[in-house]
Amino acid sequence: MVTPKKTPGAGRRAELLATAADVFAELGYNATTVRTIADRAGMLAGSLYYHFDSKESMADEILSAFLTDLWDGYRRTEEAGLGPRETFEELVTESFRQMARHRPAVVIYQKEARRLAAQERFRYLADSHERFRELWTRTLERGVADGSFRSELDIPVTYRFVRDTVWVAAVWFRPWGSRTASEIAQQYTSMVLDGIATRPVAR
Amino acid sequence: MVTPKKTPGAGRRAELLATAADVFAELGYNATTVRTIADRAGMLAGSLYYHFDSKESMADEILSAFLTDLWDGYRRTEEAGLGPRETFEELVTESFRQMARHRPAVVIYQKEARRLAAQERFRYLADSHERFRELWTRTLERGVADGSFRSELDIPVTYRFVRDTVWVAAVWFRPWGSRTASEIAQQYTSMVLDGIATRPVAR
Amino acid sequence: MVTPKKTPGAGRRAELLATAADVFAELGYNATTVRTIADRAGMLAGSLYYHFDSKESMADEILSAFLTDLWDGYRRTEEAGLGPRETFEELVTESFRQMARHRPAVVIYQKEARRLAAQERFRYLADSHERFRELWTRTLERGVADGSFRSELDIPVTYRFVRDTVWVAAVWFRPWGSRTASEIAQQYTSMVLDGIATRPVAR
Amino acid sequence: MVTPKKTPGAGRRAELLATAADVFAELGYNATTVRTIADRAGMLAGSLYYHFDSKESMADEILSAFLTDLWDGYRRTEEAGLGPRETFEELVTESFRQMARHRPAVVIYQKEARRLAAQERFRYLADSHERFRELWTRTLERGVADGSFRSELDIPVTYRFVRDTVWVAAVWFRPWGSRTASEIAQQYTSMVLDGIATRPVAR
DNA sequence: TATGAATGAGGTTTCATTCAT
DNA sequence: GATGAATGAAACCTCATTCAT
Repeated sequence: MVTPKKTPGAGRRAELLATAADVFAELGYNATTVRTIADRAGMLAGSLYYHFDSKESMADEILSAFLTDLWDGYRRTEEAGLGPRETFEELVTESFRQMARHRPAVVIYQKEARRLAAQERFRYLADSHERFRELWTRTLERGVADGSFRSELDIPVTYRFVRDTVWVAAVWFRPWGSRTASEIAQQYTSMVLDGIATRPVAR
Repeated sequence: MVTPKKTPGAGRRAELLATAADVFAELGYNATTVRTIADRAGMLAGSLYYHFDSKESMADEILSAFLTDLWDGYRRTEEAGLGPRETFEELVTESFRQMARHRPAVVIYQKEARRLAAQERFRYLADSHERFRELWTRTLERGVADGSFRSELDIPVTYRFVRDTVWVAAVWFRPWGSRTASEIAQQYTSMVLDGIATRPVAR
Repeated sequence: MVTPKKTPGAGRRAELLATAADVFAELGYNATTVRTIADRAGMLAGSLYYHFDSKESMADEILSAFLTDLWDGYRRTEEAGLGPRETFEELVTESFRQMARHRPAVVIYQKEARRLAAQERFRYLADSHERFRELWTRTLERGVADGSFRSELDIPVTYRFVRDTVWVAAVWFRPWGSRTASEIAQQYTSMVLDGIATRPVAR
Repeated sequence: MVTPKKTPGAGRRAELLATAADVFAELGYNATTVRTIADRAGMLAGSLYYHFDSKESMADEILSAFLTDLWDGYRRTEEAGLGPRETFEELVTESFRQMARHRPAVVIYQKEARRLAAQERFRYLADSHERFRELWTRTLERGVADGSFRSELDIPVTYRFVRDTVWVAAVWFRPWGSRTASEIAQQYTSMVLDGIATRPVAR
């Protein structure tokens, strides 16, 4: 009947993490003060430390939760045994799916990963980064090999192009509106795979 | 006109700005302390204030120098009266050209513009952003109109796609190696315009 | 008289005090957090406040229980009407006896008394300190007067020497091993009274 | 002519260390706030960090300076090739000499060493402690061997007795008054070596 | 009796900035 | 031009304590 002002129990922690993630994404990790997070959560700065060890550990939980989900999805895709073009499409789609669940985390990842990865605690960011590279590179190579992708592609450059192209979307994808992750993914995939130009009449 | 005495001073100033830009790009604006900049320049933190009013004004100079050069280039492109596809290619090329000259500035722009633009002093960032949007949107629309670009494009989405796609490159473009800005630009243009997939045999 | 219900409560209280005393002794009063005490007692920090008013009141109870017992013993010794050397020996023995019962309290006393005594609530620490001084000084003076102690002793210096010599032992007296308080006391008394050197053959 | 309010240059650092040492000794390391030190030095808390990395590093410098001087003195004593009783007397004298120079450091050492030594940075405290033990133990053993010290001594207990007996003096030795370190040392040595009692008539 | 959650004061530290020299 | 020393605001974090449940 009554809407509780503050969700009790384990939910509170998740709520606070969501708040923190929003603020980190909006202002950047460094520019975010724990007071800002606390304000937004309706408590005092010190009170956050009942739930978390440190500001850093909040970022840690946010990022690792995202990466765990993401890699679960990627693993499923890898195990599906699809051809390169379909794998490509499915990886993009999965990325957008996770972006929908973890939007602020993706923004944080995009903006802060490089800096954070320098710390031992965030070692897994660098690891994940490397696994990314391998996964996409492998997919691109398979595609070139079987003729799905252009043979003249510079694979490392293309990899970065695709990677950034996908994640950068998180920054400005405020309202997904009515479009599902799959629809958005399709738009992206189409642009990346087939280009935005019409096919030249003669080539 | 200007007393020659000022020349060495001006040189030092440019040197310091370059140092500051490197550090800002590497560590992020917030995470950069004036002491770090000073250390790298071989002086004490306080001494920087002989040359600059504030940390903010360093970022200001760096960003506005970059944007001034960039818009000079874009203006030339606009005045060249090219078709949409050629304009597109030329804008990308010009962007990469400026990226080569102002790499750290581009990284800073990419990462901090949104936050900085909130301040009155950095108003011009928001202005520039808007002019960007208009310029690219106009180009894309012209291309759709004359059949150069696909008719089903979602112009706002495509604009963001192209914009991010280009600038994000600055983050990892450490050494250009032997490739010139034009070559890199061509690679990018080709990917964005024609896609990375081979064209289906029958369409 | 007392409702039996209170007995288990009282037992718990004593247990908690013992835990607190251990931690205070180990880490120091300031460095001890109520959370550490609570952890060691298997409860949450807040729960301690059901049993005690404050951290300070725990220290208070610990110290006053010790001093009460100690002065009971000293009083018995004083009333025994012994000679100075025997009184000396008996005071040291009694001190070690109480140290055996209240070891952590003695460590706390040793390390924190000076600071705590500044507060009104711990006034009794300063009082006890003064009674100490009087008791030992009187004993030493009696001994000098009747020839038991060397006539050239600097009484105030000797008093401090003896006092510290006895209490400081509490710090490292972890396990008493098989030795009783009396045995240890005897060793101490012997060292203090007769010195550690052999007596010169001719004097 | 004019007394400068604040000593400039390298002297300032030493001054601040002396101030910090006084406060640490008076209030204890934990109970001392950097604000208290700064107040006493006539500056703001943050200003201390221009001179020192942290509160901890102040304690570190204070303690290591003391121990360095102390061990220099002990080394000289060891190299003098004295007999056990003379070595004993000389070690005590050297200890009092350093106590006169580093009184607050000794108090800090006495009260905080155990706790601090747990940290890697203060490893040298534990090392020094161990060297202490060896040095005194060796001296006592030599004395027992050559008949200078009583044969029935429990060496480990005696070692602790002597050690504490000497250092604890630092706590209450406020004004040395007119007595030199040697004079005080002699009083101590006499008490410890020969005891405070007169020689029993018959034994 | 105890928990879970929060408060609020205060602690250490960082850092842009100032200024006399 | 640059240094050395300091300021002051604000950051992260700790902790004794409270209180509804």
